[in-house]
This record gives sequence, structure tokens and C-alpha cells, in this order.
Amino acid sequence: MHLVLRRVDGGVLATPLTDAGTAGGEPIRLDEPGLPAFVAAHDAPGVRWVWDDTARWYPAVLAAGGRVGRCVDLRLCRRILRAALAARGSALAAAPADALDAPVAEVRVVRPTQAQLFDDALFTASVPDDDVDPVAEFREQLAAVAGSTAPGALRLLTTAESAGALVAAEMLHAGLPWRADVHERLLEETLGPRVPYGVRPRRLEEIAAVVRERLDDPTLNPDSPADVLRSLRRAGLMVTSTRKWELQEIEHPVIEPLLEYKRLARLLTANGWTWLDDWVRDGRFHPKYVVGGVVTGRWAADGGGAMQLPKGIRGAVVADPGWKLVVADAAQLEPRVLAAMAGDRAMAAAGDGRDLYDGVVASGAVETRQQAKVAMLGAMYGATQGEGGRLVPRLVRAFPRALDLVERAARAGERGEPVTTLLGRTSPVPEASWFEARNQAYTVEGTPAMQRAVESRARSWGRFTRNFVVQGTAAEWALAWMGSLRSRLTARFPGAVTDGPHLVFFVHDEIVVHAPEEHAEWVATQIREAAVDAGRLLFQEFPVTFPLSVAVAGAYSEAKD
DNA sequence: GACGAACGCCAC
DNA sequence: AAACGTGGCGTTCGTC
Repeated sequence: MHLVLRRVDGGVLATPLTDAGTAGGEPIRLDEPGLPAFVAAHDAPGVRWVWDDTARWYPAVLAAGGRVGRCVDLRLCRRILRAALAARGSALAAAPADALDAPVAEVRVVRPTQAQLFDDALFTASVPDDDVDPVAEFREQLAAVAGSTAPGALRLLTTAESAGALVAAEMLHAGLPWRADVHERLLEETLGPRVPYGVRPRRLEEIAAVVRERLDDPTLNPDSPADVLRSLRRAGLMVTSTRKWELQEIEHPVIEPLLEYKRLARLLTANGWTWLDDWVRDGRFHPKYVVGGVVTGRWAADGGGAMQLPKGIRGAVVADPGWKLVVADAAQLEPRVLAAMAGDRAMAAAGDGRDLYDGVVASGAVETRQQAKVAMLGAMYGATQGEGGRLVPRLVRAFPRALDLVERAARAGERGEPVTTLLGRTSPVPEASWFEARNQAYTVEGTPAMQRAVESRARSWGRFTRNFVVQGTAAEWALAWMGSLRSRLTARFPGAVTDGPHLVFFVHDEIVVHAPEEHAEWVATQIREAAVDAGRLLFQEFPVTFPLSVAVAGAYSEAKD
């Protein structure tokens, strides 16, 4: 049973459809303010809410203390299906672009004034009618999946993506527990007392003075890379940039204070007082997750830099009194995913019940764990030089099936062909100029320089497609992991999201659940079982394991990497 | 003054 | 940890 929601004539129309997409009853009209109550009355295990965009419908339900079990996010599913190689013959793929293909309308987070809080009309009047008919769109999507060459995989992918949309909305709603006082203490201890924006904090000023003195450059602006580079070269240092790794190679009294300056300046600009003012309210950091925001299907975050939360400030992420954070991350997720999707039993066995890189060493392919890691990352990223480049051939001998999979993905990309993840998310192809340049380079007008440039671009695109299949399938595993966990948590705690254990953070292969202390161990078990679910959902009985490190902690920083 | 490229660092 | 994938974001600096 589906309930399709659409905004029309200043209200909401809910159209019941059967699972096959045929009419399932009389459409129901309701007012926008009545939506949360309607959802609460009609949500049930067999019900799937169909809407154009989870971010446009679900927040109001959550704000009212409600939630839904399942949904279809038409915008996200449309994007997947229109691009999918497996559904390329569908009417959906051939349809002209419409409002659902446009970038998501800017969702402005406006803090209402006290007066506006009591003015219901302000909210109801501001919601425009929907341009797209969601019933027709949903039917086209059903047909695209059913008529595809991989209906099972696409059904799983679109279901997982939609579940991800619910998780993202719920995490935005709940927020990540954030102790501003802890954060402020860290800033004061590191930078000195708070200063207004634009003023250099005391500690930074002191280090800047040391840097200027040691370079004998009293007017140096340490925040200007160009200025610093000029000054370093004037001091006789042979550097080409002011990057950290390059400076680290150099012996000079200025290097240590300069690196310290850069470290503190980064803290100030990225996660200083301004960040705290902008992003933390009422003890919560509310990052907006963008489901499928990365071309591979990974999530992105919009604002606040949630996906790059520096390790150094995770001490400010503290569970509420009586609550705990359950922090879990999947160990060596991408190589395990690669082993499974390639059906490489030797590589899967290397990771069975242990650190996968240790297993690679045990296989005799390389000598040290560090080598195993460098070689594996090199294989997935397309390393050709350095240690990675040298070690990859050893993996080819030890794990030919897995390495063949990424190699074939790279070759396809170099030819300009799309590649797909396990569940069928399909990579984009290069833009027209890529093909034009390639064709031109091999005509009579082509020069060796043009050919070199074209081949370089081809290899670059091959590295992208090589990584796409692994990173994208790992993202699918993570979606399945979170989806299963969400089901498990809601089954036992069906009330408002924040009343029971709930997801508060996600970064590619890591999740954090905020849970009442007495349920934390139960949650840890659910997270582990959800990982098993995800492995089965994607790879059935293939003998691959997805071990997690799971910690129950008071603060995020207490969980070991 | 607005805008965007370049730079550099953070995360996975 | 160089190059070898995916991103976000803040600052500086040049151009219009």
C-alpha cells in the first residue's frame, strides 16, 4: 500500500495506490497543518509514503513528534533510475527534464520571530503547489524498475536510498549533541580568550611574532600563503608551496612555529567561535545531510562541514546526562566490499575474523600491514607511482579476481563508458569535449602533445570509474546498514525519534547513535546485527564479513578509531 | 564590491 | 605519506 502526497489547491492530496501502483482508493484531501496527524493515523508496517522530496514533507512530521516507517523519495529515485544503465530503455529515462530534475529548492532555515510563531497563516500560505504529478512519476519509476535488466537490484537501491532520506531527515531533526562549553574551553586553551571576528587571538599573535622573527620579516602576514612562500624563499628555503607535507621535510627554526600557526589558524577559521555561533543551538549541531550528494552515491553535507569534523574537536560531542554515544565504524569497508562484489574468496578470507590488512600480510603478498594498506588503497585509487604503484602488482598476483574488477572498471572509464555499482548506480560519462578532444587527437591534425593530453585525461577518468564501483558499492552497504539499524531501533522504540535511541551522525563508514544508558549495549548489538543484515542484503551467502569497532562512550573522542 | 580561481586542510 | 579516489569550506588574491 502506498500513500502519495501532493500539495495542490493550497492543501494536501493523499492518493492511495496499491503496491502495483494501481488505484487503491479515493484520494483524501487535508490541510497542510493536518499532515502530521494524518501521517500518524495512517502510518503502518505495510504503508510506504510517496513524496517528491523527503526534506519537504518529513520535517513537519518530525517536529510534531511523529515519524514514518518507509517512504519513496521520488527525486532521489528518479535521479538513480534516469541514469541507470539497467533502465536506459525506459520511458523515465527518455522523459524531458522537469522540476524533479532541478536542483533541490533552497530550504532556508529561518528562525521565526516570536510574533510569527503564532501566525499559522505565514506557514500555510507559503507552501506552493507542486508542479510534478507524483502519482504519474511514481508509476513511471515502477515501470522503469520492472522493465529494467536488474529489477531486484534497482528496487533494493531505490528502497535503500529512500530509507537513507528518512535517516538524514531524522538526524537533522535530532542533531548531534554538542557541548558548547567544552568546545569553548578547548578554543580558549588552544587559542586564548575569545576575540571578535577578524581579530587574531592571543596565542596566534604570539606564534606569528615568533615566525616573523625567525624569518627576519617583521611585516609578514602568516595567513597569506604567497607572503609566506616569498619569505621562506628569501630565507633560502627551497620550497614550492607552503603545504604542510612540504614544510615538514625541511630543517629550519621557523618550520615548527609555522606549522603550529597553521594548525591553530585552521582550528580558528574552520571550527572556532564563528562556527560555534553559526551551527550549534540548544546543545545540538544540526548538519544538513545531502543523500546521494556525491556522484558515487556517498552522502555529502551542506553547511557546517559535518563530514569533516576534525578529530581534535570531537571531545565536544558529549552524550546527554543518562545517555551514551554508541560509536561504530566498519573496518576496511571498501576492500571488503571489493572482495565480495568481485567474488574474490581469497581476499574475503584475508579479512575473515581479523584486520583485512593483517590478513593480506598473512597471505604473503606483502610484508607489513602498512604495505598492505598502501597497496590496497593504491589498487582502488589507481596508483601508478611511488610505493603504492610498486606494490599493486603483488596484490594482482594474490587476489586476481578483485584486482581484475577494478582494472576493468578503469579500462571502461578510459574508453568513456559508464560503470555501475553492485546495485546499479551508474557513473556519468565524460562531457562531449572529452570525446571531441580524443577524436581530434587521432586525426591528421593531432599532435603528440594533444595525444599525451588526451591519454592523461583518459587515465584520469579511468581512476574515477575504478574508484566509483568500489566507493559507490560501499555507500550502498552503508545505506543498507543504516536502514536495517533504523528499522531495528524503531521496532523497539516506536515513539518520537529523540525519545529513544536514535542516529545522530554518519560519515561514510561510521555511525553514532545517541542512546539512553540502559539501552546502549542493546544498541551496540543491533548495530552489529545490522552490519550482518547489510552484508546479506548485498552479497547473499558469499562468505564476506564486515567487522565493526563499536564503543559505548560518554564523548565521541573517547571512541577509539 | 562581487565573483571566482587558487590554495590549503579537514574528513572518509 | 608524494600521488592515487570522493568531497566541503575558509582565506587570499586577481579580475571585472
